[in-house]
Formats: sequence, C-alpha cells, structure tokens
Amino acid sequence: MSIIHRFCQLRHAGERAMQVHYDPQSIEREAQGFWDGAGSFRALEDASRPKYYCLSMFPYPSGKLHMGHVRNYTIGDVLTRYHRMRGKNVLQPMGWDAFGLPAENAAMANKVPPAKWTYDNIAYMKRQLKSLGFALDWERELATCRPDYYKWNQWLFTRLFRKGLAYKKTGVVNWDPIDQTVLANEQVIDGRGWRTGALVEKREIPMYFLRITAYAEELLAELERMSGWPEQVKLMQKNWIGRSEGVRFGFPYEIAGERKLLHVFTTRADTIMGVTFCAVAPEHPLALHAARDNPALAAFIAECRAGGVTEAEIAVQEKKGVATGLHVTHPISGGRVPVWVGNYVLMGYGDGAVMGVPAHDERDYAFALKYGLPINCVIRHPAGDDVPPPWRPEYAACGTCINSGKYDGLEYARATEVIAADLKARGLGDKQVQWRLRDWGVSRQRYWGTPIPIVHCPACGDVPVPDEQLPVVLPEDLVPDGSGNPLAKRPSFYQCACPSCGKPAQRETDTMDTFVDSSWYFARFCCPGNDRAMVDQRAQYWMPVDQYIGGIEHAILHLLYSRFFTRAMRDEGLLPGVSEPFSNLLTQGMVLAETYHRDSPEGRREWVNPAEVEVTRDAKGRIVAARRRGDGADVAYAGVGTMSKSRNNGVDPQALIDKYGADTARFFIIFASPPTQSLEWSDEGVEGSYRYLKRLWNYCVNFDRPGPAVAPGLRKATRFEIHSVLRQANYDLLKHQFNTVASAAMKILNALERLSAGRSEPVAVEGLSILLRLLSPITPHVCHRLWRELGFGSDIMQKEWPDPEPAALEQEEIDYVVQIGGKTRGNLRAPKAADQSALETLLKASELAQKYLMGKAIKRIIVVPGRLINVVV
RNA sequence: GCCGGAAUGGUGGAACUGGUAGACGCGCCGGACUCAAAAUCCGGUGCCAGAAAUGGCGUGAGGGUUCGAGUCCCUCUUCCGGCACCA
Repeated sequence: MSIIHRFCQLRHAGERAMQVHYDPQSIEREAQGFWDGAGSFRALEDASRPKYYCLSMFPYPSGKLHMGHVRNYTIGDVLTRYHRMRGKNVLQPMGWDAFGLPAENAAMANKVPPAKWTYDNIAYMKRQLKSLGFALDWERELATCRPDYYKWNQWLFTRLFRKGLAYKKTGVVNWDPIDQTVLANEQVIDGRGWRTGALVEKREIPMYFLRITAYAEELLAELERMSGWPEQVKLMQKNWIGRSEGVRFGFPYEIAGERKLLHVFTTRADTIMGVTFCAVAPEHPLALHAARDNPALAAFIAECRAGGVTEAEIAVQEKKGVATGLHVTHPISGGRVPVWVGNYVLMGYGDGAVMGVPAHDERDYAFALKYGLPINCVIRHPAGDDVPPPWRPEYAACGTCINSGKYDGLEYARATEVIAADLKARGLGDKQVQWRLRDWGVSRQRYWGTPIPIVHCPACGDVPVPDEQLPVVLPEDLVPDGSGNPLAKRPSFYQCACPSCGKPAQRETDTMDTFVDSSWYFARFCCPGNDRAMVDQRAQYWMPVDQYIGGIEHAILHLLYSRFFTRAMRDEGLLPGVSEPFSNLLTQGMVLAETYHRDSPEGRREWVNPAEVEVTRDAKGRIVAARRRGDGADVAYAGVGTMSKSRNNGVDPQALIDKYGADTARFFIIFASPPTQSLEWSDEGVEGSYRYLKRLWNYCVNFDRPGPAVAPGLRKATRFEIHSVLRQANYDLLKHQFNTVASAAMKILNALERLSAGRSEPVAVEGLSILLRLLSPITPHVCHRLWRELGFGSDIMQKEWPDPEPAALEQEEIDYVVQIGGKTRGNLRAPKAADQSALETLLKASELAQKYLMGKAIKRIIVVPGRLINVVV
C-alpha cells in the first residue's frame, strides 16, 4: 500500500486547517482556476500515446443551457475524466451548431439580427459550460455561423457538385400562400401556417440535393460491423435505408400516338397476374396529363396539394383516389388496366406509381373495396384460395401462384424469377434493388445558414463559385420579417459576375440545411485554425471519434448524414481510411419533470412550474394534494413529461448551480438514472445528492480525529466490501452504467463511516483514496480539493484509476442460497471450494433440511457453483 | 399509419450470462440533539394476514418454456423517440 506512505509524507508537508463547512462555490472556483492555470484539458497530438476522442453533440445556442445539455455534457465529461485517469490522451472539444431557424424567429420577435442574438447566446452559454467544470479543450471551439467554418461547407459542396454528388432537381415544400414563404414542418400546425393560419399547400420548387443514395449500399453494409453502436439505432438506420429487392417494369400505354411506359416497382412480382389497377401520385405526369380535360380529377389533385408534406401526415390521412380514365396494358396478359390517382402514392419514392393487387396487399384491398375495383386472388395462402372480407394478414403471405396461367404452381422465389425473365424478354423491365433512402435535399429558402456557392448565369447555367472567391459571406446585419428570404431582397448579395464568362449573373440565395454543418464538425475539431484546408493530417490522429454522446432523437438523420459526409470526405482524399465517424455511440435519454396545471373556470389551462409547487403527502408518502406556493392555489398533478416550454416544467440548471454548485448538479444527473434511460427530475433527489457531498466533506474534515480501535474482522470485511464495490463499479463504468458508480461511491462512504476510523486506520486511508478517485469524474471539484487537503497529492487527475486487489476479494466461505420445492428457504454457509456432493452432505445435515425436507423425497439437487443449491422434491 | 424503445414498492432506480426481487437514494414513520426550528445523526419501511413465529401474494395485462423467469418465447395495453425543412 505505497499510497499510504506517500499520503503521510505529503500530509506532514502541507498541514493546514480544513474549512469546516462544504462550500461548493469557493471549491469549484478554485478547482477551475487550477485546471485553467495548468492547461489541464489542452489536447495535443502525441503518436506515442493511445488517443481517446470523446465528443458530445454540440449545442444549438438557443439562449441558455437546458437540463438535456447538462446531462449530455456530464456523461461525456465522466467518460473523458475516466479515460484520462486510465492513461489515454483525451480530446474533448466544444462548439456551436449556430445556424438555424430559432435565430430567425427570435429576430422577428425582437428585431435583432440573428447574428447578434446567436453570438450573445454563445457568450452566455459558454460561461455556463465553464461553471460546470467540464474538461473541455476550449482552444478548439468553433461556431458554424463563422465564415472560417462554413467556407468549408461551400468548398466541399463545389467539389461534390463537380462530381455529380450534388445536383439540382425539384422537391416538395410547405408553402404559406399568405406570407408567400416556405415553412418548416414544425411551422405547420394542424395543416396551417403558424403565423398566418392559412391552409398550407405543397409546392414543387428547384433545389439542390446531395446524392446520399450513391452510398446507400455501403452505409447499410457497414452497419453490421459497427459493434460500438446500439442495436436499436443500427436497426432504425437499416429500416430507414430500406433496401428491397424486387422488379421494376413498365405498363405500356399510348398517348397522342406515342408509345410510353408507366413504370412501377414491386417486391411481389409473383402477384402480377392479380393486378386490377395502377395508382399514381397526384404529382405524376400521367395524372397531370389526364387532369387537363378532367375537372373532377383536377379538383382531386388540387385537394391533394393541400396539407403538409410529412410522411406521418400522409400516412394517417384517409386513402382516397380518382380514376384518370386512362388505361395501360398489362405487360403479361395484355389486358386493360385502369389508372387511378391515389393520395397515398408518394412521388418521391420509386417512380411515383404502384401496381394495385387488392387480393394480396392490405392497402390495395381497402382501396379496391372502397372504389369497387375487382379483387383477383392469385396466390394460395395459408387461409385458402379466396380472399373474403374482412382483410386478414394471411392474404399477404407468400405462397403458390394460382389463376396465373403459365405461372400456376410456382412459389414466390421461382415465380419472381420467371416473371422478371419474361418482362426482360419483352423489354419491359428487370429485377432491381430499390432503396427507401432518398437523396438529401439541402436547399433552404432561409437567411441564417450557409449560402449555397452557386452562380446562375444566363449563358453558362449553374456555375460553382471558384475556390479563390470562397467563402460566399453571409451578411450579418439582416433581420428576416417572415415573408421569404431577406437575401433575395438584397441586390448587393445576389448581383454578381459569372465566374465563368464574367457577364452579369445572379447568386443563389438559398442556404444549406443546418445538418450540413453538423455532418463534419467532429473532423474540424481535430484541425483548429487551419485556414488553408478543411481538415489536415491532425484528423488522422484523432479520427474517428472514440465515443459520441447525444440524444436518441438523432438516431437517424444527423448520424446518417454524418456517416455519409465522412465517406464523401474520405473519397475527396480528406479523411483517408476513415469511413465511420463514430466508433462508439451512446444515446442518452430525455430529461423529464413533473407537470402541474390549474384550470380556470373559463376552461383555460395554466401550467405551473414544479419549482413553485408544494405537495402534501399521506402517511405512506403518496402525493395527496399540491398547491402553488405564491397564492396557495390548488394545482393538479398531471404526471411527468419531457421538459418543455409548453408545459412550463423546465428546471433551470443555472438556479441549481447557483444554489448547490456544479458537483451536486452533476452527481444528481448521473445518479438519477442510467444514461440511456429517461431521467426524471426531482428536487428531493438533488437535496439528497447535496447531502451526500456534505457527508463526504464532513467525513474528510474529521479524518484526523483519533477513532476507536478497529476489530480485525471488521477491518477485513470492510476491505472486502470496498474492493467488491470497486470491482462492480469498474464493470459498470465499462457498461456506461454510471448511476450505479455513483451508488458505489455512496456505499464506500457508508462502509467507511461504519468503520468509525480515520487516518490511523490503513483500510480507511486506502478506502478514501479509492472513493475520491472513483467519484472524481462525476464530482471533479470536490474530489480535487479533498485529494489535496488530505495530502494524497496535488492533482487527482494525474493519479491512476483504482483497480481492486485480488487478495482483498478472497473468501474462504460463502453463503449459498437454498431453494426447496421451488421456494427460497434460506442460506447455507459453506466452503467456497465445496463440490456438489460435499454441499449435499452439508445441506442434509443443516437446520434447513430439518425444517423443510422432513418426510419429503428428494428427486434431484441442482447446484450452481458459488451461488445456489436447489432441491427438487 | 410505419420504424425503434420503455413499463419493477409511495418514488428514482438495482438485480452478473435464467439463480435470495427491491442494492443505493428520495419520501414517509419513530427516536436523539435543540427553548424551538433548521441542519445533522440513529432505527424502521414491498403488499396482505398475524401479538409474534410465520404464511400468502408480488416486477404493466394474459398465456408459455424451465428445477428456477424482472430476465427467454407468444399475444395485448399504455407511454416515449423518429418519420427526411426543429435541432
């Protein structure tokens, strides 16, 4: 126990009286000053040491930190500090996801430019992050709204554009007809514009897309090898990418004497003989053609244009259709097939048209019943050869073809092969792989984002801005007014010369989706200050991120876009050999709080912040009443929900830090639930965390006081307990189950207090040194201070992480659990090394046997070594 | 609607790879200290019955597998996340 020697020496060198009361404010100020002065968190590339790049998702600078941020960064900080003490060269950076819609909304509300609002928020939130004591390397800070960052968005975009990985086509947006502006999905509430209340329409406009589908196969295949990601996230991404194998083919038709094909994709080509109609999207060219002399159809298409663009909205709307009056030819039978327009057919998926096989597809079945279309059963399914209503899932099962002419008797796989071959022979189609994943539309008709670096020239077309003219700088003095993009109203921005021919041209005024910014910031953190390249060789050292931490709500979009961008950058030669940005992913749960409301006699509901509510409990601790502290008004408890403005149940981290200090906030957040689960806020729980840190402080204050002599048995038992708890805590750390690590710290303090001994007892000295180190990633300030006060050393972070000592864990005897007849009946103390027959003998001689086995025949005895004896009677 | 999760005492959660359900906290009850309060400390606390010993029940609901199920399988309910322009 060399630590005790050093401990005693240091202690004598720096003796001074310890502050009696736990004062988090002064402790935290001093510890943060120490780290700043020592440059403790500056990360330097060092090829001789194993690196650990720990990254929490950077925040949107919305104004002030919310509890979700505190949780996210505390989790990251625990990992960072743990791995430092395990000897890794750790990088933990921080930056700002600084472009986005809220800045424009705030600008409209306050008439302040988004730039000023954003920079002010960044300054405030940075102070808050610092007060929480996170081990961040602030020299790598970045903000995506700075030209030195978004320049590289533009630079990469021009590369992708020249490669064809960025291209232009039309896309569908929400259109507010009153404000004459494009709305984000969240700005559409019940189908109406949030500011105008006007019914929102779909509108097709030209936009730029990034060809993420070019990487679909790779993005899907690599998922299988990503062992550091949660299965549920990988599964969601797999389903999102949505690879399906099927047949794409055309139904021939003639229009104005011209022979054309109506293309569809199906995974059930075996049902082709059951096709009784085709359905096309309302935006499909065939629908638009037919609507020209069909007012009813035109009205239906107009009706489909109303409403939002989200998949959820489209999925829940009533499935409706109208016949176009047009027919196409069945590619095998040659029969006439009517073409309908269906509001459930998506133009963005496949060819915007589907074949209708009512007998074997639930949606087609409902559609056919509704509009009286024929239903022809062509598959023998588990429930028979017929498909009487109501719909049963068996109808969609794969089976043998019937009523299908030459295909009769073929089963699914064979039928698909033969039919695909026949279609191919006729030049109408072939087998094809289809993806659910769509290309990424990055154009936004908004001001506060990265300008898309394209110039529209009447002579040369769309010309990418040359490197020497980058960045295209976003003016920071504009204030949007809700009626479209202010950039489009500022000639000094959009008027320019064509980079190609020099003639007058117009600059693109759309900006990029903010997901572009967040798709590569992790690589930029590796290369701060480089104004000549997007990333440099320093990224080779740090990338990929070893541990990424963020909300589960990003499971698909942000993470998939980042995986795509990393590959695009790899193929651009920027990140050689790096395909996956994040080796390990931890998805944290939401932060919840209690909700209370008060309903006025007029029926208005007012949400009351939990901080203002006082509850009354019954003898068992159940909440029986709640009232508002201010006016004593009765309020109703409405369960827990995610912290939100609308339910007024947010808890301000700043108030918490001011009252209890950062360590208490960090401890509670870690202790209250495991990182991946939702966390329920509790003021009492925070009090409990504060109480624990005070207890720890008091124990250390009294550490020098002489205590009673410790009995050898208690000494051994305490040491066993502390090392057992440590072993479990180290295991839990690897699982990222930090709440039980906090519990472990509590258990160790409990054991030390039971020991009633201080400095004179080696087990107490050893136990305390383990406790402070185990706790230091969670509550770094108080552990830093106590480590120094007690003379363990000058910097706890420089000390190695504790591991249990095998000798301390040795036991000669253990308590076996005894089950008799399926019930747990007690314990049997037995030598650890006892074998089955020895245990049986011991058991039969025990009191338990006397009590529970008298007169019973033993059928079998099952022994789980080191754990349990189960007697089957 | 589709995809992915979750559900354990009054409460947050714990329980190894199928092996004593409720660790560690919070709350509540009782006690110590105090003129009193706060703070702190000590003890108790799954539910039901019982004076107790003890017995029965118990991990969202219902079935199943197993010597043994919170854990594995099937069906269902409720809640949460995502659904491509919130970030």
